[in-house]
Amino acid sequence: MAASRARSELTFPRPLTTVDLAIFAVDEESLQVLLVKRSHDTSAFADAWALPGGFVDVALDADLEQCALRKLREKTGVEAPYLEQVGSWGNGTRDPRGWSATHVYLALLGRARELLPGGNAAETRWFLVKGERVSVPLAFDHAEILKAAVSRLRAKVEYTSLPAFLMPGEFTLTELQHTYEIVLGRDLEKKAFRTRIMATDLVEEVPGRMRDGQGRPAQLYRLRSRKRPVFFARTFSGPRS
Amino acid sequence: MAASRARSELTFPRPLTTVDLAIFAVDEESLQVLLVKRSHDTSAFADAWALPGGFVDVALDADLEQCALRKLREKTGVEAPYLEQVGSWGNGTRDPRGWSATHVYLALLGRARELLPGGNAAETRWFLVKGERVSVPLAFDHAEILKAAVSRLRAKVEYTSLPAFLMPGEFTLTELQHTYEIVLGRDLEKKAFRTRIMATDLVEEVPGRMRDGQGRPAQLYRLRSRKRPVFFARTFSGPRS
DNA sequence: GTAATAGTGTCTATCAGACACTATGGT
DNA sequence: ACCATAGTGTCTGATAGACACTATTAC
Repeated sequence: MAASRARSELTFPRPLTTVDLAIFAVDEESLQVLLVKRSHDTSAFADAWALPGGFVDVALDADLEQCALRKLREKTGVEAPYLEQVGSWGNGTRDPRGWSATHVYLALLGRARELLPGGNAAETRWFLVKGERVSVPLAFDHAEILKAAVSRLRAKVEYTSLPAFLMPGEFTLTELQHTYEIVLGRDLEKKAFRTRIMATDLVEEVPGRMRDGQGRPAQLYRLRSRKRPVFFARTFSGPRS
Repeated sequence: MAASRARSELTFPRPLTTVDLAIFAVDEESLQVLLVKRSHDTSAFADAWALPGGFVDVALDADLEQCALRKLREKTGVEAPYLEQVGSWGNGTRDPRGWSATHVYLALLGRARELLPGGNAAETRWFLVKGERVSVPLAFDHAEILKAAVSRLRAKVEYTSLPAFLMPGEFTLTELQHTYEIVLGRDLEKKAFRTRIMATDLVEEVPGRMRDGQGRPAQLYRLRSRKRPVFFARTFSGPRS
């Protein structure tokens, strides 16, 4: 007992500790996730596509979230997106280098296109999310992790304003609805959607700013808060059968 | 670049890795959480109360959830309660022994009283949860972690059947409602509650089994599944103002 | 019978779905 | 004028809240 306690204090073998990110954005038509190609000269899953992430650096990272923000900055240059922890995955087999645990964060970006490459040498690319997967095999257990992150996002879209964090600075209500529809994978009814959004204080008009297009110009809105989502009392039930 | 990658592979300093549990039960009147008193001869928070948990043992634990189940078994003897990951907390200051990350699980037990001591030498006790805290100071950042676990539980109670996992094998609908009320901290309306529960397939009658009391005997029910909660389309809105 | 608790009938308020309608720009 | 898209009016249906009512036991 005392021996095992002494052993557990500091000499216990320590798992590898990493942080991984599921970074999402939308384009006109679909949900996308940012992946990086792993280096050619690594001992684990060389050349495979993976969620961006890596080891916690105990010298650099004050805490797990700071570590996630650092990795996000390195990959995208973005400073303060919506960031939420999804959970952690740890076992003895997910990494060939040893027992490892990863802390997974979900990030939502407002503009996919502008952010891309950054000076970082690693190959980085947006992949379309189909169902809960991408078209390439992923390193480690990242396919499972991506599936969980997409599920979390889809589940919360039903009763929160998460898709609002996928919008650029100014947007119309129709554009916001379209983003909801892309993430949910089904259509929503216009009037119900607008009533619901306007019943919260999620967005505010940008006075005088309109989006011109083929028809009547549309009022532009902006988010009141870039950090906290709004929760609805009901889910979107969707069109009736 | 190549140097830093080589360094990151296996020689990187590794954080301490632990799993902690917020184990909940209800008695007649209140929500309770199981705490353990830390050993007198440890270098971190000796003699303080803490959430049960400890280091991942890479030789014993196939994965994080197995580790949580092992610790739960050691503290309570319970094999298969409701178990859900709450998230992870990691930083350089939460443990005086070094940069550490803990993976936190929430467990719901059906019968508080029967389970208690077990052969384990460590002092173990149920504490009443008041608001989001207990009456004693907690080791590490466990006060913050407990707060998050209670918040998670309360939030999910609004739109899921989680409190059902706090019930014993057989129970009446009034008892289930009472458990909801204990966790939520407010009263619910009887008819609305029953309509809602019966609209799902959460519970089934135990044929012929009744609870006798001071008034009319009540039908006993049991859960259809001990693993998966049911999700409701709306939250409990509670009595109107 | 009364007290106590289980369980139901039914009205109302709220809000999402449906969908037709009006509003306002471009061409 | 006509098209396209923005945005609204309003009816219906589902369901939670309120609350009075009935049902079944012990005493």
